[in-house]
Amino acid sequence: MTPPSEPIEPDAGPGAPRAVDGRVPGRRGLATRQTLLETTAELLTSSSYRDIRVVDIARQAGVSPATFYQYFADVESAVLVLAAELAERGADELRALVEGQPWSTDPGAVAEAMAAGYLAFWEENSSLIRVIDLAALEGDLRFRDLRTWLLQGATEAMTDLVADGVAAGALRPDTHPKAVAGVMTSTLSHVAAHAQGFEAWGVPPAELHRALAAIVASALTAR
Amino acid sequence: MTPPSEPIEPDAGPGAPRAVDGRVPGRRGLATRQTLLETTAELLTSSSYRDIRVVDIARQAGVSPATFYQYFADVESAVLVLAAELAERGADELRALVEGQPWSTDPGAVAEAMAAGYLAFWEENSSLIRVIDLAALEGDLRFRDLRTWLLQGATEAMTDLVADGVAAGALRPDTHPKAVAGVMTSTLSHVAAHAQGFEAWGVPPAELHRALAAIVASALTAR
Amino acid sequence: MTPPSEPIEPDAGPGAPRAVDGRVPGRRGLATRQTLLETTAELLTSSSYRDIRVVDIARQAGVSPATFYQYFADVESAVLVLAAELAERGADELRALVEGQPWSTDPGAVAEAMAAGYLAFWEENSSLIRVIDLAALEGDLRFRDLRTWLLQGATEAMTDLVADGVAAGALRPDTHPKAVAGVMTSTLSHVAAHAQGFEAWGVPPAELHRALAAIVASALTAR
Amino acid sequence: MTPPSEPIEPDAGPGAPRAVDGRVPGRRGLATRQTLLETTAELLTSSSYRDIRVVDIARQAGVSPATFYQYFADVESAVLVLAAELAERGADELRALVEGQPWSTDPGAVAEAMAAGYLAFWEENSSLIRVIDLAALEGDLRFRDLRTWLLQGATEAMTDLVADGVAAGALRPDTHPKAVAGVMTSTLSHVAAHAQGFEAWGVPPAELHRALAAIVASALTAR
DNA sequence: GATGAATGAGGTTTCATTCAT
DNA sequence: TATGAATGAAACCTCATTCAT
Repeated sequence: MTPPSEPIEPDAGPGAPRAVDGRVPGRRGLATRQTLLETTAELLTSSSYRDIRVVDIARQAGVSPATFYQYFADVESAVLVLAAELAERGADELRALVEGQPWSTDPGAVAEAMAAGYLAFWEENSSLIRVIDLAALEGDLRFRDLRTWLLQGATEAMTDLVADGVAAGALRPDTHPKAVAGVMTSTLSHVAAHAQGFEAWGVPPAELHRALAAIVASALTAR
Repeated sequence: MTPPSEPIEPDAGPGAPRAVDGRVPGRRGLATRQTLLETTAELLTSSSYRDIRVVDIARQAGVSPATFYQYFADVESAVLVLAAELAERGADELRALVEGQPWSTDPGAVAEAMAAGYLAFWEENSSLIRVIDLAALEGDLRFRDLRTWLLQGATEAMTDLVADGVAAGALRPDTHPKAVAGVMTSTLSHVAAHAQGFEAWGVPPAELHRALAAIVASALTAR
Repeated sequence: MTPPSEPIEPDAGPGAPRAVDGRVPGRRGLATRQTLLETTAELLTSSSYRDIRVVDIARQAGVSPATFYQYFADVESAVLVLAAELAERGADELRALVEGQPWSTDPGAVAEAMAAGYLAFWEENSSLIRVIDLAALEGDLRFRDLRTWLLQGATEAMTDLVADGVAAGALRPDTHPKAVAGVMTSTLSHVAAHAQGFEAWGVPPAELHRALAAIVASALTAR
Repeated sequence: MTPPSEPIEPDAGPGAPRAVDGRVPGRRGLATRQTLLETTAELLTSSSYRDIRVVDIARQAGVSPATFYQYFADVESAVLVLAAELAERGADELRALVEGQPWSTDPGAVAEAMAAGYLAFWEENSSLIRVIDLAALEGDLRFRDLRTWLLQGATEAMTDLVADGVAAGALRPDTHPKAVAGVMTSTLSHVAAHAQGFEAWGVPPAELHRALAAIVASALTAR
């Protein structure tokens, strides 16, 4: 008999996926779990988050609803896993758009690359980001944390950049680096989320990139 | 933009509120309808939009669920009415923060008043604005239209302002007025929606106002 | 509009049946409720309590499961109503078998009538009593209370009777009236519940009555 | 009465425990089976019989639900094994409280020891006895048989005792020995099952013992 | 011997919605 | 006008149960 208490396999890290009953899934189970995650991601691109039912995911994945419950407690749990994966990937990617860039050499080009990077990241992950935004706005703390995680790296890098600018005298001495960086993060994420709206309203992507880059460069580094 | 189809008018004109069966409600009916709207607005401040059921509104309003259906086809319809009222009020209020202001005389003060006005308007109407944002993000066209209506006036005024700045040589000639105005609208609305987040992150309201005003003034009027 | 708070009709007593949403049902609703109660009682005679599903009751009563939930939160609630009705009726009926009887004149006849009365009451209400016993044994406090209510009147009357016997010297002075009365209640209710078992085991009803009466008479009044 | 079909014997005779597929388990299998039985017994002390699921037993025992099915067809089967073990032990123990006792020498002391023995046996095995009672009351024939088996020895001994008393003239000639013995078994088992209720109602254990002993002595041996 | 994995089956429960009164 | 009453429709979620490994 296996020891009854603490059914944690010694060779599976504490962060390893768990079935809902606490067991560590084997290869086949992991594959099923992965399929369910991918199916959930697919459905997010076509339906509103709140409209996705366990039944939908299961049907689309070709498994029984009961199987879904072997791996996730509910739809939200599955989405949280996807969101956490995105936050992990995205946090680094977005920070790299700010940190270690030649801001002093060519701020315009860096800002433009940065704007383009933001827009691209949003476009590639729009459905999941939309869900994170929605849930965070509705007050869900776990999604709010993920959203923070996603944006924090870049925002901090911008804060440092602004602080440097202030120290160098390029920005007004009463500038509040965190405030400016936070506003720029707001700007970038909101514009990125509504890029299509801009186009519909008559602003071509290129112009949007340029305007955004100009505003960012001015706010972060100024003259 | 055309105002949506259900503005509130005191007389029983063609745009007056209708019961679902097409009849024009009398005084008592209008009172009930108004109670339902107010109850809906109340519930929006305490629950997530998607979690509000017809049953909830009816119970809270002290009427039967069947009564609700005399005036609205579903929860969304009632919320749309509230949102339309807000958009009507808000569009003017927000435009007035931009249009007719002494930008040329004291851009800094005007920008600061404008930022403060945005933040105040969001704070006063946060629950309804949040719903409009959510539904718009989820792709609901009617809410997207209302959101546009709400923001359009101010955005157009900003567009004009930027165009003037370009014409006057205060802004670079390759500036795209619509793009800049749109980005600023994004900035203002997103920052306003997340003002509490800024405070939690360590940016006091006064600093936020100042940073926002500086960025806005710079983008719209520049040097 | 009706006043929203406290939707209690002034003319309905606080003990009146309520729909689950708090409203006081009208004539039609009361009839449905009654049908559901009767159907529940019927099912109790043919199935084990724990096996009765809401669906069963609804189907048998010819209504939708949703209708059941208009009147009862769950099966247990309906059974509790039936059990309370029985306890109310039964408590008086059982007490009357003890109280005000000519114990001093003809204890044998009274005891026999009492035994017969108990057995008859149990036989007439066996299914419901069985449920009360089961639930009480399983620790459900509400059913335990109802069981107490059902038996308390008769037990107290027996306690008084024994106390009188002690005072009159007919019973040993160290007799504990409550203990004796309690044991007799146990005896009567258990024998009554298993009367059929006795018959199957070869004890004819008449003999059972006689033996029970003799034991009861002896314990309560003795020589 | 015939002992039920699954007594525990140390050798692998025809009555030895079988796995569901018919194989005779080896040492390891027997250990698992025993663990499952013990876990089931434990759960019976904390949950209602009907609420115990295969999943619960398996999880608590630290095995997979599938393993449970290697040894038992369902929860009821496992409980039946436990109940049979108890009936086997208890039948002898209870009979020994009646049979071979010095009833003629000191009926009072014997009756008191007997009452105490009953109460003790019930207290030690309350959870399992409760299950047997419940299932028997609900009409399950196998549990009813086990209950009979448990009580039969003592009841028959009491029947003989009463018959002796009648023959010796100590009891009225129209006494029906089986009826009296059956009623006494009812009394003892019901009082034992509700001993705590007596205490809660204000009857101390000592008084309960005494009253019970007096009634038993009187009914079985009389003057 | 043990179990990871999957699922069929079914009751529960909640709502939106309707309609006769 | 308002609503009591009823219900169709679904999603939820849990289990017992099986089977290949």
